[in-house]
Amino acid sequence: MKLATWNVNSLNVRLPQVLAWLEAHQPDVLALQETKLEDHRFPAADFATLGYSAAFSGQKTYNGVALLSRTPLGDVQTGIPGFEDEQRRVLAATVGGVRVACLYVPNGQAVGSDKYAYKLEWLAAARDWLRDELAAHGRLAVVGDFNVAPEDRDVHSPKRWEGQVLVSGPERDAFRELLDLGLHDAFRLHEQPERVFSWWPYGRLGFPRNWGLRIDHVLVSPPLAAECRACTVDVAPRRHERPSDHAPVVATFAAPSD
DNA sequence: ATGGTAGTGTAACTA
Repeated sequence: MKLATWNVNSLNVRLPQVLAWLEAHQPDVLALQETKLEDHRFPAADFATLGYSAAFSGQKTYNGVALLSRTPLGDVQTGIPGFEDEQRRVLAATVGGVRVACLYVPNGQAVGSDKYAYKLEWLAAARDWLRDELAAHGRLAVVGDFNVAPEDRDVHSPKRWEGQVLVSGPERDAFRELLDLGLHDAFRLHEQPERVFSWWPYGRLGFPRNWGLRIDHVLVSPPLAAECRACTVDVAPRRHERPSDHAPVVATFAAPSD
């Protein structure tokens, strides 16, 4: 199984890139964030042409998540149960015996802001929900844009970023609490080069200098961790004209019998 | 030089 996640920062703009990437890489599942499309505008027919089914939960201008799959998506769920939120940030579905949760964690804007408080509340609610998901589904993958760089090695310049939103202590603690549920960061299951990131600011000071953060993640339950063979960031789409500011993260898993 | 770039949508917000 090949599972990927990509914050596309407007599916309307990025659709040709996403279609090309799907054709080239043929993942079993691709999770998208920041589609910024209302559901009636979701380009399901374009994905169907490539053999992908889609589930989606979107809104105008902001947020929006989707799951694309080569096999049917079952038990589709939107939002965190019991957590009232108008922002479309969560979508979960079952694919081939694997429960996949697609998250677009709030950015948080700035430490101490209202949006930062919302981010921490949101992460606490997600943690409580995912504890239940983990109990209900042995094979669980939680993927998406977490808007948290878990450790200093996930930050191009830890000193410059120290205490800032995306790397602050409380955000890292919240991310750690997800791992403490029994989830594994698929990227860290494997030996990795230094300075691998998944997001870079737009502009000359961003990608060209690799001034990035690793904030997009694939978290997996123990059975999937045992089957995980690789987890990489595909930086190629970040070089395109009109790129998303994020690159796809791709995890591959051996079949359970292998 | 005294701030940058992108998307939405056409002012101002979010990232």
